[in-house]
Amino acid sequence: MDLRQLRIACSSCSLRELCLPAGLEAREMARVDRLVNHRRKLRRGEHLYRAGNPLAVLYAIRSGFMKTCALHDDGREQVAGFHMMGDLLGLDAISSGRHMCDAVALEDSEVCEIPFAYLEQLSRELPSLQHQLHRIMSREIVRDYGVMLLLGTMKAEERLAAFLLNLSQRFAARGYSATEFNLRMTREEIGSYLGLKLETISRAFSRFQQDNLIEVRHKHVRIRDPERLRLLIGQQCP
Amino acid sequence: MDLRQLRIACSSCSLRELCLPAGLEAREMARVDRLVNHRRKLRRGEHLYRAGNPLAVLYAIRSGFMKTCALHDDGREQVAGFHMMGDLLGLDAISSGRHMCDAVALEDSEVCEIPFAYLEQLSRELPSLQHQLHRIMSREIVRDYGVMLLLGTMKAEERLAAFLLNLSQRFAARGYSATEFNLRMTREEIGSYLGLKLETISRAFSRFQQDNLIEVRHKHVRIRDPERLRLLIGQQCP
DNA sequence: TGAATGCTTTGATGTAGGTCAAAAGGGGTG
DNA sequence: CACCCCTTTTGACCTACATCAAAGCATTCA
Repeated sequence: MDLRQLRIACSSCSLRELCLPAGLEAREMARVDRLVNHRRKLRRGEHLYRAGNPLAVLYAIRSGFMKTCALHDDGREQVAGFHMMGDLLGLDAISSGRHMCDAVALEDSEVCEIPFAYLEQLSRELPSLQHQLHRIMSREIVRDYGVMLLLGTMKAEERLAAFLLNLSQRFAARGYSATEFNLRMTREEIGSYLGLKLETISRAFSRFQQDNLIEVRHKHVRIRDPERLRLLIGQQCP
Repeated sequence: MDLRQLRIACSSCSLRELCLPAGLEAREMARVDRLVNHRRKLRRGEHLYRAGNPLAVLYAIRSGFMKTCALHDDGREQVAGFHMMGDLLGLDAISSGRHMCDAVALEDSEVCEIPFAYLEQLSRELPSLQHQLHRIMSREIVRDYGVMLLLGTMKAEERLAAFLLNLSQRFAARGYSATEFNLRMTREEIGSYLGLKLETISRAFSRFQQDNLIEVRHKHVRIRDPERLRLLIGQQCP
């Protein structure tokens, strides 16, 4: 095993418990190592894939931060999700063999390429890999239901609160601070994700700051009162 | 093979090309037949499962019409989807082993039960079954992106137009009329799905009727001008 | 270092859709 | 068959968020 191989082994990756091989045993992990042969670096703003591109590989985010955008024929688009280390991208392409959304790096990022055909083959041999893949796809479906709930039933400030708490929780799961982080996306991208305009996002941020729920300064956010933020979500009006 | 077995064989089911075994060869289909041992009948209003129920089986809708509802802790809920013959339900439960939404029959319905553990096992042996399962899960993810786009970027009438065209297209795919059908859900349920109030749905229906796009009488809908309906969706305002 | 550019904030005003209310159908049930 | 209840329609009014506009900051690049 040469150095290059070693460098991209899942078994020695710090994200292995968050990512595709979560829960695999050493012997299984060794086989998954061979699944991932390539990494790809992306500069901020660069597309990982675009709607229409044929599916060849899935991508596991190794570092950085990305967004996926759903698009309508008429040019409208909406941020469908923000993705960070350990997240698996490209699942939308399995149904038709072509990507159905765009994926864009919001900061310099690195992804591991997972050949999909090989993943299917290997997951036939490794039940726990198979199950993990199913869990990841199912988790994405559940996440989507959450976004629908947010877009369909919540008011502006509830949406932003939910968004911040979700980010916070995901950073925490990756060993970063749950209360202090930098936003990688613009107000406009947050707005797109939450079904709101950037001005509304900005105003909601200002209001949260006034109420001492958070401190925001440009991209930097500190959550001062996660409990009240959480409470705010339950407050569907009268 | 006794009569009971025969009765629920996928291989002789008229929905087989829409459902889980789509695209399988005869030999593979025979094995899938053994996957499905039970059917379950539901009366209108009855729950197929509720959030929190443990995952044991997935459900393929054999006949009837169902809704799934995503729910938030605070009691808010939203219709996450409407489902008809050939659709596979329960995928949300794979990630955690428990259902994350409710599924309710909107009319008397029948579903086939597919033991999930056995499905995973069999799909390890039948690559095309495995791939079809992946495609179905991916299709659900893509569908969800479409709903997000709808909820995040469209106006009321665009949403309703998109909803009607989607129903129309799905009925057509099942051999029913694309232009004339009965709605199985209430205005309130349509509203919930589309992130709108029932009054808004009602007004939009009236407006479409005035404009000769459709005829509506209670639950019965006839689409008179699908083309203009389609055009209406592209019309994001100035 | 300074100019250019792209974000963000904040204010003033407009409007799509929500809310409240009432009446009219329809369908199921005894 | 008649009653009741649930759904739907329609009108009048209200509000949360969008839109328009302008100024203030950062970051980048020359």
